[in-house]
Amino acid sequence: MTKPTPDPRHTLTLRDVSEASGVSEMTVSRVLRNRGDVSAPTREKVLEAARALGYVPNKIAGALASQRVNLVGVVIPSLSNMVFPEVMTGISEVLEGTGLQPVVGVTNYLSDREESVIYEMLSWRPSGMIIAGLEHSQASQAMLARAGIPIVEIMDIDGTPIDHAVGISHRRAGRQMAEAIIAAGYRKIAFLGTQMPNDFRAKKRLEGFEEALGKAGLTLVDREYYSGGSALLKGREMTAAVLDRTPDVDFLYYSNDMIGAGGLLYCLDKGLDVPGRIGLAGFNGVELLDGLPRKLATMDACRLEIGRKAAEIIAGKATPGEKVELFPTLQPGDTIRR
Amino acid sequence: MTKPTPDPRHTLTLRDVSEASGVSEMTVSRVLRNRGDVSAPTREKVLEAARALGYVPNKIAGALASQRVNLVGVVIPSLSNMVFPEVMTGISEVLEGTGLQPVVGVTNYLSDREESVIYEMLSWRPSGMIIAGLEHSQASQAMLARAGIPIVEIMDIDGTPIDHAVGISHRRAGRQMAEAIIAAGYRKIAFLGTQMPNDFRAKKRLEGFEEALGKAGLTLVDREYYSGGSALLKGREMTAAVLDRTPDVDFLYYSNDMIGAGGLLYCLDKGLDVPGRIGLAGFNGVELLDGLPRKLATMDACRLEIGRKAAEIIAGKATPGEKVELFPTLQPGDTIRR
DNA sequence: TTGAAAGCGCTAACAC
DNA sequence: GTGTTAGCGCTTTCAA
Repeated sequence: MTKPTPDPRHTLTLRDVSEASGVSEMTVSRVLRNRGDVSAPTREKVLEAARALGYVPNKIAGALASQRVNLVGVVIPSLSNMVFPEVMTGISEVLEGTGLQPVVGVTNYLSDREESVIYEMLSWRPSGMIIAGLEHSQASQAMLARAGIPIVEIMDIDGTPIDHAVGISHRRAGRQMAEAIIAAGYRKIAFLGTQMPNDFRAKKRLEGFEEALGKAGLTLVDREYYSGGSALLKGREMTAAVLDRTPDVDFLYYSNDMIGAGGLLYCLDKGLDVPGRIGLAGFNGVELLDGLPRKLATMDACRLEIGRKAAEIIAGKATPGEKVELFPTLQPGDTIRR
Repeated sequence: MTKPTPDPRHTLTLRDVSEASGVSEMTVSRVLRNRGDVSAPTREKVLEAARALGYVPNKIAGALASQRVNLVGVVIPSLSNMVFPEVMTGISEVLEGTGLQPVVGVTNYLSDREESVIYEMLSWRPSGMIIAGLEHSQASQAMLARAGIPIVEIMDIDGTPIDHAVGISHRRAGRQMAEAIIAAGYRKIAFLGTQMPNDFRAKKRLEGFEEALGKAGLTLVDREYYSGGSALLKGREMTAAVLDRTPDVDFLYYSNDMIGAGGLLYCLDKGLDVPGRIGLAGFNGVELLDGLPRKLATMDACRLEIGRKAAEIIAGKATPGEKVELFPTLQPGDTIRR
């Protein structure tokens, strides 16, 4: 029983490439990173050897030695609604050419989870962090502040950022929508939203909304919350509940477009005159709405642009002030009287 | 001009905690990882010092020293359709308790991008990789095969996996749907799908579908492809085009539920008798369908379960054969005659 | 243009 | 229970 040749699945190191090519580890390293001057023949030899062996560099060792990690942590509450994937698209677009790579962590709107995701990410010493929202536990804030890397809090600017913030004012967005609704002559307005104690942005929109109602001497005539399940279906159910409980309601303000779309489908099913008898509006400006029988009023949350701007800050392509405010546009669609 | 105290933002190391607590680095390390026996008082001292300083361990160094990385690479084509977020949910669920963390990479259905995402991920020496699909470039396959870690290819089992595969047979799914449609009496059947040369699974479904049609002596009476844009809207447009071009078509088979939903809304708008005059079916079983005025026929792609099983294999909680086949169920909904 | 030495911050393995 | 030593696989720095 002879000892077989060493395990061919042994993970390759620079040394293996060095031996195979007859070039020092240092020079191999230089070739693989396109650094410094290496003669063309040497370069060829190295590349050839690396390819033949199937060498994949060990970034862990590289990062430790160089104190440089080409990772950007992105911490978001959820991937399953349509908003964050689009933010991610903007981030990826900009990071594409920079050699930086986004790494996503999902918190499910849980502060505890956010804290551990941040901790976990920081322990990989990323080059920057992009985090949804301005509300974080004290521990989270402290960690981020101490990290010594650019931190960009996205989506929201109603508050004080740790480092940078890129987003919209949700309070103002709520106010604007309320003003448009009131201007269109609606008076008996209900709110339908998610039961998410930690969705601070939805909360701020509602605050702004109610504030504007108050200025016009109005208050919400009804409100309905849900959690979990198919948003479209929930939108239907909630709408049914509100119409049942408050038959004279004349406007339904939804905290997001998906439940709004469900509500719209329900109203159309019931043969209600939209937007004459009843108006509807959502929030986010999701592309789904384009395929609906009628276009739901909404407000674009500037998701793509937020992702882009945040990534630019991390990549050092922008030297912004502390806050970058974007301004969503109201899209009246077909569900608000003109 | 005196030199100020050393930068307080200097990144903390074990040594700092060691000095602050008067305990050796090694013991500090043990406490922070809950390894080995450490006396309660020592443990307290260390924890206290770490907390006070705001120490975040450096996983790069840890990983290099221990040759252990608690990361699982997940490579998927897209985040913006509803299917992969749900797979991710399944993965996260299972990985939760294991100390393993998923890291997501998106390929946009591009083989080149897939290759570089895989390379990038492998260079971090993850504990395992989960990858959508069975079709990869030769270079990708070689890298994965050499990596010496568990590789799980998900979604599809029609082919030969590198290591493990968890998924459904899309060919069979297509066949099954065709059989159900034919059994319901439809004969003039059209296909509407995405123009994605690299969506091999959609391609396989269509192959299975056409094969079953062929067995019944039928062929597709029309086909329509799209790319980009709002799927719901595209579904409408494509449906309009097909109905216009082939007025006597009596069934529309969509490559995914979103365009199917758009088509359904279009048919209902036009007052077509669904499923009498015309039937429709999609694929995926997305939860969105529950909110539609009529429920679209579809087939559940077992997304959550695929994610779970794949993660279990990586986490060593399952000792599966090479392939784990799941069986999607046909959900006839309200758009196929009974 | 190339190579040698030192060390990044941590942990395995072993001593005490 | 706790400490010491020796690296992990690279890159930085400096010498040749």
